[in-house]
Amino acid sequence: MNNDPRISAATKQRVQELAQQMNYQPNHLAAGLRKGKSKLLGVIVPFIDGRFFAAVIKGIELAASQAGFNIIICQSNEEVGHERQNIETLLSAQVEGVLVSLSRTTHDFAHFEKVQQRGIPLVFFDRILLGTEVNAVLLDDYAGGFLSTEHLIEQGCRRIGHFAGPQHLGIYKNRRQGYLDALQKHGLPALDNLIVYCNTMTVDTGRQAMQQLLRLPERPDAVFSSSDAAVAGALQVVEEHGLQVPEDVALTGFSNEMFTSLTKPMLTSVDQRCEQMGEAAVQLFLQLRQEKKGSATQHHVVLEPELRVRASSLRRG
Amino acid sequence: MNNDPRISAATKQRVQELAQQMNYQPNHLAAGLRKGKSKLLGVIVPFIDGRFFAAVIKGIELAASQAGFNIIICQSNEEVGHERQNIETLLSAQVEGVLVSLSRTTHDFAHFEKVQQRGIPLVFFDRILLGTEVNAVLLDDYAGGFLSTEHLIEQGCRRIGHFAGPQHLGIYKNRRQGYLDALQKHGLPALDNLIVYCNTMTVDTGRQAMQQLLRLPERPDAVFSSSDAAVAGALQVVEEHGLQVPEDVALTGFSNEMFTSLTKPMLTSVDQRCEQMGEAAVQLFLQLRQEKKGSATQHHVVLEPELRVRASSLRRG
DNA sequence: GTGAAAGCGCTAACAT
DNA sequence: ATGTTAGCGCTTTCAC
Repeated sequence: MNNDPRISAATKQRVQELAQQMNYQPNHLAAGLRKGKSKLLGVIVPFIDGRFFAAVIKGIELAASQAGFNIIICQSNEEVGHERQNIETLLSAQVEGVLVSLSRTTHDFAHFEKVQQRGIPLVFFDRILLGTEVNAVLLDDYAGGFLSTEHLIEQGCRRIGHFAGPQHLGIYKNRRQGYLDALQKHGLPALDNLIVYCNTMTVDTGRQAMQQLLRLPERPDAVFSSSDAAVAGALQVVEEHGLQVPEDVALTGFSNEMFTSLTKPMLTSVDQRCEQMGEAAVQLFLQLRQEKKGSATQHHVVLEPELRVRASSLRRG
Repeated sequence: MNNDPRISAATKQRVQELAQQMNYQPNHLAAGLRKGKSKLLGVIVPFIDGRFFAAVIKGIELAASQAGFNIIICQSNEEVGHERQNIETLLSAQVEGVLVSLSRTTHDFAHFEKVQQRGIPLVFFDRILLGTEVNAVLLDDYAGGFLSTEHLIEQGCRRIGHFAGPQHLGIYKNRRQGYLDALQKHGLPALDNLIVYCNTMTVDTGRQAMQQLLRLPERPDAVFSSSDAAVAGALQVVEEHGLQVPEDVALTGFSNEMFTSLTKPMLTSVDQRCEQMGEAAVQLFLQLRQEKKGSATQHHVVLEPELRVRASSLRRG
């Protein structure tokens, strides 16, 4: 009889002692079975290493444990198949909610409908399928792209290149759109050959992309990259060509990775507020759990990014 | 009746179909309750962001899911108090095993005895309390320190400094001992003022430590740092003093962080085989679960580190 | 105030 | 070859 206000303090005392003696340990699973609750929260990420998702998970774990939830983490390894299996795993673990960041290869929504059918709150974060109506916590990637590009324009850059990621993912599409709109706002032309589409955003693809841009008859005087790793590669290539950063080519990246302060010059980047994203996702889950009836409403939480200006883009001052 | 070999295929078929129709979902928790199993594996790490633990967890998740286990992750945030609470959480989640990397502030073993008393396999990884007999997966940090230092000696360095971490943690103590023994093997004196003890291993403490070493009447011609972040700070300071890396001061770090390939010059470092460590920890857990009776035996799995030589320590060739 | 009983969804052992 | 039953450890309800 758990903490019943009717019970006398004396009896409680006696029970407590006995329990201690017998080394008793409550079984939450059994409790959960009875109440139909598990206090388990499922999380699916494409991968867990890498700063972004690790930091988001840190935020999730923090907020979840405050609300008395434990988290179960699964990785999709960027494969839809895995993702589908993760869903099964989580459902049979009786999670009370699912937080997902989509794999790169996910193009349809079918496996998530099962979750919704069972009335389990489903919250997406960061990566979301375009054209679906879901509850989600997102970074305003558009603003990130816009801010970054406008900053470069303010620094006097006029031929600004862009490393774009896979366009079926909203995040990359929005970063690119922010870039385009900033150019337009300032009356600069958007030139197709200044945009390089990369499948993966690694140091190596950044190197290749930069080489491609430097081969142009008129080379760019700046690059806004959708990823920090790629811009780090670009930095290497620029210097290998005997050019200076930021004087000849100014650079900005995305994610505010730890290493952006370790390169020379340090890299300007967009901070994604990873931990807040994790916390916000949990908050949204808790909120959905309360409502539960009016599932018609669709919630979007949008976090504002912050431009961290460092030497790689600073031409004046 | 689950996959009973006695049942006819036809009936199975019929049941399957009906189940599908009713949208049936097995409840693992209930099954677990009955069988006294939860297929849950608890993991406690000091923190989850940062490459090392993220990568180990990746390894754990991989191996665990192959064995049909889900993992529950908790963070101690480097505080014993949290760690104690994490243990409670995991026990009441009915985990079948616990994998732990100790918090920096853990000095006693009491809260783990509870786990052992309940007969739940307990595996430590990377961070272990000195002087305790436990099952553990460890990196041979001693070998890492030795290899690193000997490499610097082979490069012609004679006054080799060391950034040492908190010595109550075996990992840092062993790295330092490897350093000392390598010096001795090659007939070099171990000078107290060349060892800087750092509480935390950050870029900033690395900067301070390097400043301290450069203030010495005879400055070192190399530094072996117990951390990559600290050696990145050291690199900055060396160059700020107008000295060259590796010509004037050669540098090596520890962890083989991603950014070691992004600095200029690139940083030599010791690879910790993070993912293997995670996998090995799960293997050890599975093994312990089989034995269960002869819990007297104590297992240690030791992984060998690998020196990744890069420009920051290469004086010849 | 306190104890007894029913049942959450499943599996194991037993009876048909 | 199939149906039935008794719990796993807890909470909730209801009777004492």
